[in-house]
Amino acid sequence: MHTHHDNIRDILHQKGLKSTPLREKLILVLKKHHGPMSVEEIGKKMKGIAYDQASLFRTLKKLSASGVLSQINLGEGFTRYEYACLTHDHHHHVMCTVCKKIMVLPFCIPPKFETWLKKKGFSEIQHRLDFQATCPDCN
Amino acid sequence: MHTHHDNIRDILHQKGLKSTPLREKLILVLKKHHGPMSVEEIGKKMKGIAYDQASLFRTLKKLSASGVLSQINLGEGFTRYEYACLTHDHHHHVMCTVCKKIMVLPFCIPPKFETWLKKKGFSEIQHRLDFQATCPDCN
DNA sequence: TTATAAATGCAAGTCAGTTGCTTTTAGATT
DNA sequence: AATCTAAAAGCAACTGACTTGCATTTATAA
Repeated sequence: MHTHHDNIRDILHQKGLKSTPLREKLILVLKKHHGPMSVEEIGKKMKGIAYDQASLFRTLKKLSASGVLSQINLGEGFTRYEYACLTHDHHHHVMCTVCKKIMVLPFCIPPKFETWLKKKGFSEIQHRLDFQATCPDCN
Repeated sequence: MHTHHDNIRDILHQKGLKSTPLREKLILVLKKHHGPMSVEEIGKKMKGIAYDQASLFRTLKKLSASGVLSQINLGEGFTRYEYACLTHDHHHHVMCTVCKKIMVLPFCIPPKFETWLKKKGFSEIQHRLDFQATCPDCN
């Protein structure tokens, strides 16, 4: 029996997902790391647990589908994953074109953009905004 | 000798690129199609010309590097290409999540976003903005 | 303590390109 | 017009990021 402070299991059970070592470890890794991680980066943090790549991808997909993680595409040719359960808020990123560091931005597009699209007859509107720049440290 | 109205050759020569059947055909195809095309879509329009996939990818890359085309990433897992020579203007897209039709948008993010980043010490700032929505036709 | 649906492991496959190397060609130079 | 040469194209094999099919294991409900 696990106690109340074992909250990763709780997160999974709340979403109706089974709690498994792989899932728990993945959430732990992504919770610790602030910002979106590539599968490669995740892999490097998975020490102490054996995993198969198919299971890893399947698990990341499933956890994203249930809202525990969110998938981030920064146009690099692969998907990044971010822990989403606590940071529910919609946000955008800047990636440094030199050192590849990713930072979160505190602003979002003006609501008038969505209004404009709605007026034209669009619905279920989502957007993606991200910046590429040379960061302060690389200047 | 070619005359003044053979402008695809001129575009290539102006950029210091050799004029070849593959390049001419590619530019023609992308000039005709308004909006960003996937390599698959381009391939379907390449009838009447034999081409190799490595050459196709290399050519698209080179034409993009020289500014004849521009590469568009809409988070689909592959790159799209757009004819850029005449539509120099920076713009954004909406893609219908149902029919996958892509439309160009007449607005861009507020300049204050870039100002904010500059103040934080960022330089060489680029951005990417695109929308996913159900389009008027699919509603 | 089962039973079972779901998760994992393993191997092979796919998709979107890329790379290395050889051959061909555009276009500059005789 | 013939020749030269760097650049482009062709061909085959390779890579990275996943995905799929299927057999095995396991978390949890009964």
